[in-house]
Amino acid sequence: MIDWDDVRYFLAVARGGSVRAAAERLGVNHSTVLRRIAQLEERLGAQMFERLPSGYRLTSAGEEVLEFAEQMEASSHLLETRVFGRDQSARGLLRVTLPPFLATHLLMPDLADFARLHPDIEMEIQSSGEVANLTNREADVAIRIVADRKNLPLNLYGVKGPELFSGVYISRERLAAWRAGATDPIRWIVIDNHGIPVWAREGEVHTTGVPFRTPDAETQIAAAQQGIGMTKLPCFVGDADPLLARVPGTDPPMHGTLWLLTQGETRKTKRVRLFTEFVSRRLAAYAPLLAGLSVSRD
Amino acid sequence: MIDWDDVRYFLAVARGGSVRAAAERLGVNHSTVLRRIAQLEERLGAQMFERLPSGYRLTSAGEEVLEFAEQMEASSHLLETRVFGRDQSARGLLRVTLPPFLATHLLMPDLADFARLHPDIEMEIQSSGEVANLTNREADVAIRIVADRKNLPLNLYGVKGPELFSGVYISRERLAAWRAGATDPIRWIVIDNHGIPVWAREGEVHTTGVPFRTPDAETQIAAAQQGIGMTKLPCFVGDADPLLARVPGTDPPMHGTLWLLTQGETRKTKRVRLFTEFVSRRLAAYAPLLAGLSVSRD
DNA sequence: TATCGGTGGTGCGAAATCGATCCGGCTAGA
DNA sequence: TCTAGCCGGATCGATTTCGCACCACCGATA
Repeated sequence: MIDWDDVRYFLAVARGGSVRAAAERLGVNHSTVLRRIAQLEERLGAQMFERLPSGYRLTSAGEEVLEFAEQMEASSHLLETRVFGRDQSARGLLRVTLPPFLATHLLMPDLADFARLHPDIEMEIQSSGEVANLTNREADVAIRIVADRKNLPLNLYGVKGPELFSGVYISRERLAAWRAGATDPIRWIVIDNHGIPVWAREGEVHTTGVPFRTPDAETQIAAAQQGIGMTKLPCFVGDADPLLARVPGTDPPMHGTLWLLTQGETRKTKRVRLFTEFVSRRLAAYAPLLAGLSVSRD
Repeated sequence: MIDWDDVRYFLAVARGGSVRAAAERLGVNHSTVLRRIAQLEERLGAQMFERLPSGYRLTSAGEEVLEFAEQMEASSHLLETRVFGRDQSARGLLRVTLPPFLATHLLMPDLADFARLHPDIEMEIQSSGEVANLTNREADVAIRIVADRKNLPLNLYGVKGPELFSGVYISRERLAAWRAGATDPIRWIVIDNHGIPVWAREGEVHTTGVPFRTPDAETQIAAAQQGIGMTKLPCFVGDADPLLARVPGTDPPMHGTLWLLTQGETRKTKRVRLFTEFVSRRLAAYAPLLAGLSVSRD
């Protein structure tokens, strides 16, 4: 009989592509992963991975097995979700995932309020940029920005929030210099993994074609503040920053709608209900800010 | 994150009804099961079992979870079956389940021959009396005695073997004593868990109503040899025993047909094919013996 | 009533597992 | 060509887990 837990390690390696990457995901030492995979292969009597210099890659046998490993994972998640959904106490863990912008520039005070209001709810904020998978129970509540509501996952339950508008921003100093006739190149600032922006239609101010790539949202803002160029930001971020101004001639385009997403079983939980109702109220209060109506056009 | 292997322990306890029964099935110490269940409940944050004086019983939460635990088990079995089915080497494990009578009194020399012929195939004979579940891959090949072919599982693949006849046997000494006019009670000898035999129609020799129960087939034969009474045995067993004779007036009734059963994925395996073909040939050669034609009526 | 077979639970020493660390190989980029 | 950063693998001591023995409890039975 195989050790079912080894299948977890198998999945992590299959996804991570290497033993070390899997070890990091699993929060264990890489030698442990090495041994568990070796044990699984021994008990199954078949090689699951090719050992390459670049890491581990699934063999054809491993690929066939992957499907069933994922079935086991799904069942395991459903199992956890079921007991979690039954748990009606206000104590326990609540995991929330939301876009970095919202976490750092808007909702963190509200999250703090909620945590103060419910000291027995252990909170975990996931705001790394990667989208957490609610169905896999990586998080209990997700706050997402959705451009087209057709893209909402069907198996999730959503509460619609206010609409979010974005604008194109540039540093005030740089804008003044441009108005004074400076010809330094103005570049688009984009976040690394988001690729070239399709929304990069230009207004009165023209940019050079070469983008400036930043790894995350904070450095994106810092780059804009330093006058490297212009970038698209949610209005509530750009408008609140005294160093930035909207680029003339660029109307705030709709960016998307905020949605509060929960998953079937966990939705019934007391702490999830408490949180979603709390955040819904706060978000509604932020509606004008999110729509970019808080400041007059510059 | 829960330890997936704990779910295996959970299932064993849910089915065994007690920690100790589960430990025996799992082949581990009962304290280990105790700790794993405690760990699972702690990580899930919910009680899975009620502690009763008679053992462990599922709570309502546990019953809800059971469904998903069984899903995990099914996926795990499919996973194992898949890699086993791919394995086309003659090396590896081959698990065979067959009725105790066949194993000890007929096929063991043939199994030994097969093992000698294929020294790289690790063999495991399961002949405990309980029927192993092929679908759950508790065995790879099953040799079964089937009275009505409608009872064959639909998801299995079967090869029909020869027919098996049984007769009613008594010790020769006892039979001679009865013929000499002895009036000692003659009892039916039955195997414990098989209950009162429905086939207990009497011939010329009459029995007392009180059965004599034995725990297994070997003690059943020994009891018959010692003259306790008469018992039903496959003809190839009873006829081969010099101490036993058929009871006059009892015709050998059909007992059933031998079937060689295999499961979808594993059937394609080289070692399974080798085994089924080998055993089929040997069984065909035994057909007269199994039909009870090897000796003349006594 | 005494006993026996079953249950869960506990403490301790042995055994298996894990984590830290070091090593050699490979690759990309300076 | 060298170096930095990956990768897997091996080693060894610390840690965890496990199995064993033992206990208390309960119910049936002699």
